[in-house]
Amino acid sequence: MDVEEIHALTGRLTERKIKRRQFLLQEGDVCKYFTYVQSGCFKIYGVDDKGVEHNLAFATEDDWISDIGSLHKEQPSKLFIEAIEPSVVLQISKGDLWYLYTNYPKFDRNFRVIIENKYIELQERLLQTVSATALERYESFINQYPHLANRLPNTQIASYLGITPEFLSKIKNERFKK
Amino acid sequence: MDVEEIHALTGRLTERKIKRRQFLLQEGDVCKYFTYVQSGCFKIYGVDDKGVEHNLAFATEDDWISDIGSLHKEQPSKLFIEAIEPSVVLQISKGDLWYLYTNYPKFDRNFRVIIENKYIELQERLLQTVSATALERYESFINQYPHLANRLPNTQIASYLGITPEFLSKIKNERFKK
DNA sequence: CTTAACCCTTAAACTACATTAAGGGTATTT
DNA sequence: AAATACCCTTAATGTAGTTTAAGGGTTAAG
Repeated sequence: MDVEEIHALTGRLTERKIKRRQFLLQEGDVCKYFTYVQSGCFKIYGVDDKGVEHNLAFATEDDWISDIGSLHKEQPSKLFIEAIEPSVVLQISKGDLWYLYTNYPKFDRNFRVIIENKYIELQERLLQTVSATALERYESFINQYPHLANRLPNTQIASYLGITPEFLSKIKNERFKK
Repeated sequence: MDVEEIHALTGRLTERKIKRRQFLLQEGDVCKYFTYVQSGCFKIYGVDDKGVEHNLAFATEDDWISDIGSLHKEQPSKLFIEAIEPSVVLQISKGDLWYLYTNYPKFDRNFRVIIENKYIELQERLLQTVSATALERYESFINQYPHLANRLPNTQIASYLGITPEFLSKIKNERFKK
């Protein structure tokens, strides 16, 4: 991106400080922003009929997070985006994002690439989820997010892996013995 | 899209007839095309260490299919794309797609939207996979793809749902009794 | 016509993971 | 400083889904 585009972008980003456990998005709300995480950590998750949370993804420094479906179609979201740590974010509204898309073709390109990368990430995760055991999923979580393994509480990791904290505890124990 | 863009696109699409069980992509190959399905049906799947296939998605008439990650990064794919039925497709190469992106801004927009919709679909599927039982997943498969439920062999549906054909058979039986 | 290659179903034995319960540790709030 | 809310672990019991095996049906190939 050139100086001009960077200027156009930064002028439309709003900085917000977010406390631990504060929400960027709650189920039922329409997602209004595309959010850049400058510091801190967020989880995006759904809650099933039994009230259990299921983490779809985490976002830390220099990552983007949003419910793209809700933002795009202006429909109520089924997801929550919540800060796991005190965080600082930069947000751009849908309107401003559309303005950039229209007036600076490079943005279309750049945001298409961001979404493509998110898509690739999600596809690999889905493949893992359906084809690997809990232990294998835990191993590849550690490989993919080495910094997160120590930074997050195990309850959050278990929710991401699709298992209970109890079973994660057991897996870690058996893994350590070897 | 205007007449001009449609013309630019159609001139770069190549028609191919594909037999049942023929591959558009095999594991290890770099994905070269973005493929539009004009008629027929494809599955995109990965194979685990035990040789078991796991269907990530199906694509029928008027849908697009590709391994976007492999196409984009020019890396060997981990996936197979295989015809379940005799099919006719229109394919555009990466080079031509890039040409369209560069010279017709509307394509960037249109393909961003296609990918966004694929992303949304995938995210809902992941949420389902981690938070719903096999029966619930089967029910929503039927709601989402009513035409596919009768069109596909149960082995393929089971692979999509992440269960064995034996267990799918059991579920269907119990569901029918009620 | 015959054989082979799939495909569907049922049922018994098995396993990966969930549930429940309990005890102790460590932050965060009051 | 105390109280409360989280968080981690272990262990017994329970269950959703797998594995293995077997029989029969239907389609494709020699």
